[in-house]
Amino acid sequence: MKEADAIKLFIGQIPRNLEEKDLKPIFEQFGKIYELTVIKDKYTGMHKGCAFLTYCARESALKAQNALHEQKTLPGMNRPIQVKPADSEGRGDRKLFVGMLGKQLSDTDVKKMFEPFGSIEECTVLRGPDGASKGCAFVKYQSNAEAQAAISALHGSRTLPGASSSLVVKFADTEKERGIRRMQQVASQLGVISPMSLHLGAYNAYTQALVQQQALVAQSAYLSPVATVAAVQMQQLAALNPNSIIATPIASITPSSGTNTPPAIAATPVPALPPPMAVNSYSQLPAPPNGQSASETLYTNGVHPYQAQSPALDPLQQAYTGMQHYTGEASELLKCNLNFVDSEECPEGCNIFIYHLPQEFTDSEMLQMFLPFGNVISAKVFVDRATNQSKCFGFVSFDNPASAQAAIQSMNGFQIGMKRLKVQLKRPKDANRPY
DNA sequence: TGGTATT
Repeated sequence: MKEADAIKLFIGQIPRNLEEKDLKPIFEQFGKIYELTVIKDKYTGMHKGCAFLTYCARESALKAQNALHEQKTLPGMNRPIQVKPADSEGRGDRKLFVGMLGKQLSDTDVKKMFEPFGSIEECTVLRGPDGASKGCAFVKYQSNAEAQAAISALHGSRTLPGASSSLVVKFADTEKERGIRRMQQVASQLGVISPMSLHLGAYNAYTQALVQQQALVAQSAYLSPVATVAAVQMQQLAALNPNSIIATPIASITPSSGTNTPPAIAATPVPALPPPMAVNSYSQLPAPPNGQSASETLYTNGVHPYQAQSPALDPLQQAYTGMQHYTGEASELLKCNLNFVDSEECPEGCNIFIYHLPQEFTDSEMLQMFLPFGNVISAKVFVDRATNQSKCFGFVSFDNPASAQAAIQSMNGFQIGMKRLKVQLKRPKDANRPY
């Protein structure tokens, strides 16, 4: 009755007054119809404005799709008709993401590895702008079954030379998942952190260390645009995150008027934290619609102010919308910092090694701790891949050696709990003696 | 004493 390779089509943008008998003539001109069903609501029986259509012949389906899809608009509709294979017809996922490849592997090498499991339509090793392999690839098979076979046979099957863990073979992200991944990346870049994760005990001592540092900066403030940049950065960070460790030193260096008298930091007691809104107005951050501080909004999962207005958005998207709304400035700030990186270099003398970090410190907390000393290019806490636990050390890179030195001066030996931070220049790659 | 990556 129908061919084995027949395709079920989804028909969209159908006026709700058209039933099967009305639609049949439209589609019959491309071939004999095997089945045509208007899609109705399961409970109310209401016409949903779309249908499934299967021709006896595959060829008829292709002709209909070609002739009709997006080509004409049925009476009463404001968008053109949709004629395309139904989701259920997809040959399924056939594209794989392959991770933990050795960085020296070429497209051809990867193809050879995956060929035994099916016909490969496409095979690309991902590379950075400089052409260096990112150690991962996309492999597209002709069918889902082949892709599945490759996963079964290869995932975790071996550890390639130069890879830190066994081969990863999984279905590539869908469009939707890519969006989510992007959001997560933005979120982590912005350093959305919990103020509760900071130690109260560390707070005052750290504040003092920063105040000392800022006193040094202030002495040369009138000659040094760098100091101004640092101060502006801290204000922005504080505006986003008034409860964070950054807030107090900001307050201490923020001049109370536009006079050109340098703030007398060393002689001034550390003032109380300003109310969040005062900080916000300083940096011109828009006030959230419900009167919460920006940071409260950021830290509040599921109580997002936009939730009531846009119930259709998924929570992640809501969070993302909120973040974009309130953190545009921080985002610009980070972009600005990253622009300092001359694409490949991380000059010696700019990178510091930090040991004895509190176990719970993350990248963003370490970033915040070192932001006052200059333009931070990157901040990375080392994490055990197996346990996901911090190894209590990390790296911070600045855009100039003076900032690195300032950070070392202020933070080496800095006490947190029972431990003292060890802050030194990062050892160059080729030096392998421990001290 | 560094880099687990999604066209």
